[in-house]
Amino acid sequence: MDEQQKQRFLSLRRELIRREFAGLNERQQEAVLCTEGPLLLLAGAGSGKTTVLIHRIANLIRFGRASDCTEVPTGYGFAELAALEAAAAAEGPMDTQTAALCTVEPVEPWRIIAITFTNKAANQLKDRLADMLGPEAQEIWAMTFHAACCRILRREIDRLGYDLQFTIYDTADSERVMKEVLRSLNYDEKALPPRLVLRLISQAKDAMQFPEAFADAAGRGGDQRLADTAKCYAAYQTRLREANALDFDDIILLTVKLLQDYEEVRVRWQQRFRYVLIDEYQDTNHLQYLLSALLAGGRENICVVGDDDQSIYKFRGATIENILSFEERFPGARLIRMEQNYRSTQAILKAANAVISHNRGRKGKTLWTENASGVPITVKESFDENEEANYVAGRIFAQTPPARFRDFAILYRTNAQSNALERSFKFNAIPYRIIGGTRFFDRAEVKDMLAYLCLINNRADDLRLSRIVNNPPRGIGLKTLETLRRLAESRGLPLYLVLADAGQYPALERSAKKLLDFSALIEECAGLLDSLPLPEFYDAVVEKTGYARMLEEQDDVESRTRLENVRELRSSLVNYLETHPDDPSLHGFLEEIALYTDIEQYDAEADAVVMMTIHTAKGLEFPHVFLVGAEDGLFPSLRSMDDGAELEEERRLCYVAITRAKQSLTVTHARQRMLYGRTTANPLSRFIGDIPRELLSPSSKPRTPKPQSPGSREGRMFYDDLPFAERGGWDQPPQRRADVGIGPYGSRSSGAGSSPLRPGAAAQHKAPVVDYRPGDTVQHSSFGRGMILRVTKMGNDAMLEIAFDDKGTKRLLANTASAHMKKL
DNA sequence: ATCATAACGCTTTTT
DNA sequence: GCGTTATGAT
Repeated sequence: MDEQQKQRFLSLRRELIRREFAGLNERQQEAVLCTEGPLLLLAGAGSGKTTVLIHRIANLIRFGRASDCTEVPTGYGFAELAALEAAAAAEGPMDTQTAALCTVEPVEPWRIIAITFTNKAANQLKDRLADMLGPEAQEIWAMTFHAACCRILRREIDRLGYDLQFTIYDTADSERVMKEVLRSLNYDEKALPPRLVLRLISQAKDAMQFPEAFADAAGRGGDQRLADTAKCYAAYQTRLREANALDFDDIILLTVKLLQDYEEVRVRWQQRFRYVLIDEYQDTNHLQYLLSALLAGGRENICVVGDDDQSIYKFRGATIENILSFEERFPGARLIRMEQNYRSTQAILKAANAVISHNRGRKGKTLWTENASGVPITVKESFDENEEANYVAGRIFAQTPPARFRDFAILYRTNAQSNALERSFKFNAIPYRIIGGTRFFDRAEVKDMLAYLCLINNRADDLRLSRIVNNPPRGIGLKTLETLRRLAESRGLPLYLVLADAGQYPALERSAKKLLDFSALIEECAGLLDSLPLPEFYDAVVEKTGYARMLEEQDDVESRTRLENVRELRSSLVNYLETHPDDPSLHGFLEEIALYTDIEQYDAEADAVVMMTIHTAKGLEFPHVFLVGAEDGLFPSLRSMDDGAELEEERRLCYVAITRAKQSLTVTHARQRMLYGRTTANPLSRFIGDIPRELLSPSSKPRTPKPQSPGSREGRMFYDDLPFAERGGWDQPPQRRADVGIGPYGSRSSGAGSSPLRPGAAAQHKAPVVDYRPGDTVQHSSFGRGMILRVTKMGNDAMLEIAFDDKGTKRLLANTASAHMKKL
């Protein structure tokens, strides 16, 4: 082929590949076809970033680097060119021969690593890849930073003197270790709070500063607190190493260290991965940047996707610098902006753009959409958080039907705000789910059972041993434990070895029997591990340890829930076995748990309103969004208001909140609210003041713009402070139902106090839990006979939808209703 | 060893 | 205002 033919061949090839991605817009296609070298993808909210990631991987696997290379394979001539010309002229999907001509070095799936931040994102990626590519997708390393590093460490960490079967400590574990360290070094926990020390250590690790270097630096600085921290850092690392444990930071840090210091390791992994993709790049910290760069080293086929405007995790070490300086760190990097939004209405996007435009230090990006302009944004003032919650409940009722409950999301700045909402929703029998808060694996009883399993798995795990050695009570108290610690430390042995050999130590004479009983228990359980399948083994542990008996004996609602949770842990075991037939080991399960701390949303399909913090909502979208608590002092939080950088982070958080909404956005704020036990009054959030007033619904128009207060920006708005009822109530009045009150406190106009409007609602916690299923027939004292249509789980309670023979269909809460109702 | 009461302290969150 | 933890009394 001559030069002209070559060029023709190349452009035809690229065009044909491009056609395979015809469903994407031009920018998205560009990102998909751009396979070689560093690529920075600035993907605005709702711009189809995951879609692009998936298609980009598909392109790599199907066509290799053909779409982004300027070579024509040797031996190609006129025949091949003619074949492409013919294919280009034809319609329809590409045939196999054409595909072969359009392929250069197709990538094996296992040579691609796509890193995300959360398991949720990783799973989403895996699922969508499997949909598109079939079983091949399994081979792609689509996982979190920590999961990827763990897989590497399981092969390599012995070089650093750790056992390949290391344990992972979560944040709570780390905190306990640090408390012990502080105690053993005789530091006062108030003068040197464990959390602070851990934060400093985390920062040191992010900077790859090991204890020695940290001590050197602290010594030079002459800061006593830093010098103390250095001692704690060293002691903390020693303890972790002796327990053969890694904290979350270590997982990344040690992987980076291995890749940096051991050429063999570096070469192995660099050769393995031909393409590196990083999602949510704006959330990476320095260590994660190093890791990404190391993995991509040599080829530098690194594609990072992110949105500087959605960086909301600076408080835990993420540095937006990684995005802002990507092009300097990777010379020759290409930059593609994806600014077309497919999610939201114009009104919502304009509001989001207006809010975020006040930030400096942005890459600069303006979202646009071809979607309709949509309904205006509503800003609603309420008297307090209860009225606010009732307003939201009323609005949701007013729109149901046609909207489903699951089309609504309520977003707030702090988890504590869910309380008022929860009360109101329970009262009004609106099904809801609260995401976040205390997680399943953070519950004490679950951690206790896991501690037993960890100890069985690794007898050197002093931390887990001390958690459960006297739980349930076995007469092994603090003093005995202290003696154990002393002995273990002086001999350089794990606690368990001293305990299991208690007869040898005169100091333990009195408690020797109890200690030996405990070690016999652990050994007995461990013995069952080989003979029983994991779930049955777990049952045995629950029984033999006496944990179940302890909970059964207490026999109150609280311990019944705890027992349920202990049993629920068994289902995660079963679930693990189903998903990992290749590794049905206890060890494999514990590792999965350590990194995958959020239980699968078991009822994700349920038709329920969802409530969560704005942080948790990142990456999600909902037809209707309520942003509640939009007040200065809460959002932005008080602590961020006097710091420019922190205020910018809060503003990005606001941007994230607004851009979650597809069709409608309602912002609420309260004139007064209970905050940390004090009633506080705060003005409307300054962020909401940045939204141009023409985007707002008439009912949210300001009365009179007041004079500027010092320091406030122009365009700031103030809203009238007429009582709620005199302003026309709800924008759309809720359909009041005979059996449904409007809130636990009533509306203010009714003057009701805390007495509920619905009979039985107050006795909720005393009501027995009855198991209801769809299809059950029930007899209700007021509503008569009915059949259960639907059961929606809501925490410990459940929402029942019951078709009564005479009174129509009603929604009732199971715990409340069971007092007035029996199964037939 | 275990239970009771006082004191603290507190965004956001993933791994 | 609430939940967790530290300390003292039984």
